[in-house]
Amino acid sequence: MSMSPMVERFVTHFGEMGSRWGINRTVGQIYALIYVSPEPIHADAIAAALSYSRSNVSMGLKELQSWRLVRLRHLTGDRREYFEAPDDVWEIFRTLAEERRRREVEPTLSMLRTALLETPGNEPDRIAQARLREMHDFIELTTQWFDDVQRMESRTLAQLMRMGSRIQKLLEFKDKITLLK
Amino acid sequence: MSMSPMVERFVTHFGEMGSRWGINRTVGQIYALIYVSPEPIHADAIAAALSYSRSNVSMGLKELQSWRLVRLRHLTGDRREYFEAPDDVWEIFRTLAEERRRREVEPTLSMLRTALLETPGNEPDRIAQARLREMHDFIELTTQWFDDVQRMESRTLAQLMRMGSRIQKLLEFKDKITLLK
DNA sequence: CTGAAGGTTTAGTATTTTCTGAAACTTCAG
DNA sequence: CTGAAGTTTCAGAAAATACTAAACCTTCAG
Repeated sequence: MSMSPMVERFVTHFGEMGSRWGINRTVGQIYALIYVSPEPIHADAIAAALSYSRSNVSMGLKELQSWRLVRLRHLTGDRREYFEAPDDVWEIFRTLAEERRRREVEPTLSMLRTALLETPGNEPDRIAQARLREMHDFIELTTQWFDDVQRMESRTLAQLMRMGSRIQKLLEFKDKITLLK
Repeated sequence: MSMSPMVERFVTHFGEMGSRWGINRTVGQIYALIYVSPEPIHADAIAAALSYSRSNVSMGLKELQSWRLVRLRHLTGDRREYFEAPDDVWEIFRTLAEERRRREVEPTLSMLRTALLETPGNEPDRIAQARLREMHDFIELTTQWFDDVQRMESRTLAQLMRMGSRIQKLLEFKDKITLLK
């Protein structure tokens, strides 16, 4: 399989970006390719398109599956494994956020909680702990918020976003109403 | 300078996390150390605390300055350069978001825009382009939203977050009002 | 059964990234 | 000026990561 110049540019760029986000280039490229494929695609086709070894592609696909960014499909009458990517960008974003949360945010919170349980033995440590508390509270608030928001429909979310800072007006309005009661 | 066990655990963890986010371990650790320091700290102290070479610390500090996560200060009567980190977690988050936007989001948007201007020559490319458009629109919407929200006060933002999904009720309420008009 | 097709694991190689020590540069006190 | 204190740059060493080929599984058609 050969990629059109447009797809190739996208794939290359995505690979670059991947490496800035702690995802390796190959994995980023594989994902990009699957994402723009009109049909589910199998590992050999990916290897051919990107000129990577079959084993490298296999490892990349495992990685993408572990991130739930890519789904395995079987086509009738074909023993090969085909892959496709969910196409709802909101869903993709959610998945990514959930996984990052599980892998990175939760361990961080738990480390911070442990640190907050200790009794600092001196002034510098007391100050350090206060800093950790700020970070802890911030992360806890944002993840809690994200949890909540995540349960909203994609379209509600989109509506909310399109409102942008006009939401502030709505908040002020709400405060007024609440005050009246 | 020696680190307390609490600080050491924090620093180590932050280093690990850094590498998952495309920031190298050293840089992550340097930042963590500055973040919890009660006083501005100079490069030699950092090198000593983390057992890294002076030159490595120097490069790490340059990197952190380029991300605007760390500020250079001069203490009177001392020629050395001291560093400190802004302590408002909201501000830190904003800075991080702005920099990532400048470095990663903008180049991605511009690549996508270019791709969207082309006229796809065949069906697969037409479909691929539609996918790119979805991604483009999503990124544009979220960054635009972020821009808006960024201008809100930290406390308004915190209020909004604490509301969580109850915001949905408020939106529905708003829609009802609008309908009545 | 058998072997071909597909997928995974592994062990070693290649590449990239990180890190260091030494040299070079800069600033400033004397 | 000079040299001491501080910082940066750079070239190579060390470490980490990515990548491949080959061996190894597993499944299934014949």
